[in-house]
Amino acid sequence: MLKKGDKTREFIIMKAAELFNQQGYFGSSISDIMQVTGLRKGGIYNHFKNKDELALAAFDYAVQVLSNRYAEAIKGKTSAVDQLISVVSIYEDVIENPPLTGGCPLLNTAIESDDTHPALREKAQEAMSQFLRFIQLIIKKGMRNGELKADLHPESVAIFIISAMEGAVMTSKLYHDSAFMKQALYHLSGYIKCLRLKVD
Amino acid sequence: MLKKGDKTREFIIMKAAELFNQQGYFGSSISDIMQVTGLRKGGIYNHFKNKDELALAAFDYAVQVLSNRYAEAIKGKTSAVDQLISVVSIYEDVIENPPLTGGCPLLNTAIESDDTHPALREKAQEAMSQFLRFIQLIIKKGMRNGELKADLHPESVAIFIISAMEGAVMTSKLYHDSAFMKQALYHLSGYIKCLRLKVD
DNA sequence: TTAAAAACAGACCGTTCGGTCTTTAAACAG
DNA sequence: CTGTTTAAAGACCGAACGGTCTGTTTTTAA
Repeated sequence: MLKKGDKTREFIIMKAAELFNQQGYFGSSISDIMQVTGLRKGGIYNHFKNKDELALAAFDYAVQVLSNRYAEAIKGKTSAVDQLISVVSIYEDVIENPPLTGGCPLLNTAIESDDTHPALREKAQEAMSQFLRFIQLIIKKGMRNGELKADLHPESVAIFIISAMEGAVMTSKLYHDSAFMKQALYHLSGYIKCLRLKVD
Repeated sequence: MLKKGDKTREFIIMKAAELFNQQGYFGSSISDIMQVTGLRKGGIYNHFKNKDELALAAFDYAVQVLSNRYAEAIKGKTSAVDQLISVVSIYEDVIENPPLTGGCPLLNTAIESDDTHPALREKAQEAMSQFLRFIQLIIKKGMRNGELKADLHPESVAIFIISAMEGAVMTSKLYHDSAFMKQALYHLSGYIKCLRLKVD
């Protein structure tokens, strides 16, 4: 059975992940984390040796949450086009109902860490590479079974799809309005459909 | 003639804009600003009543730098397609030669401020709206003179183009590698060419 | 040239930061 | 039930934070 301490640790990670995802690493203080967890300093530092260790664990958790959502999104869909559209549509209601409060942790962490926090940046890189491979696999599968054009460059298509999606998350969050995301998704879906060998 | 104080003020803004664009608002302390400007506390607070006022002024400056680059990018280009490609290509060498050190201030500020700094967020919104209108104008002009398809929705096309571009900046910055940007730009350029009424 | 004004330096302030440590309370294994 | 281990509280620390203020130097206009 799970010990109490382990549950507390997970609870802190969950709450911290949301906080970091909203306010960023430098924008979130230990006091803030104390507040959202309801714990005092001793309770937090009993589980993490410093703020960095908590931040890295929180990012790992956030990535895990997203991975699950991605896996779930393609479940049941057979065609590559449907799978790709399902994945990018995860953020369709990014304002009202995001996978994780605060938007996309990959986007947020990438922006904040790239010039300031090497350890966090490395983690963000790994997560992004994982995400890119995930999209590439769908594309390659679609190419093999004749659904998608044979002359596609899976890597660069994946980069484009993810870039467009993440950029749209940023725009929607800036205006606190999912309409931006939806309009971008409309065009992105159109682009994805154009990857097909033949239009139905 | 320009007074000395005004030149110093502009100098502080320039340096601070670069710093904020790299490390963010919360990631940059007054001490950091003292270091990059070579000024002491009194020298800085003589021109700005607090960190916020400096940050807002710095963002305005950053937006001005970008606006000039946008205006310059479309100069000489006549077709809408060429103009759009020129504008999105401003970040082609985002790692080696960015318009502003630290990447795109609109992207960076949007991400950092959306859940933390209302005043900055409002400024980012205005700048984004300005940028969106700029792209829309190019599209509308292209539609009017028959270059672009007549059934386009200029607003949502603009949103998509900017989203894809900004997302690509994020990805490239994350890996410190302009190759990501270039691959995304290749696809984005392809998309933009598809807005044409007839393919040459 | 000189007096007023502006620019800057640097000491100083209260607060908050991340982090430590000792003490107390709760959970767990025998 | 009990002894031991673990979890959490909370006082405490030095450093860094944003910001103020006074004194000194440099510009600037008369």
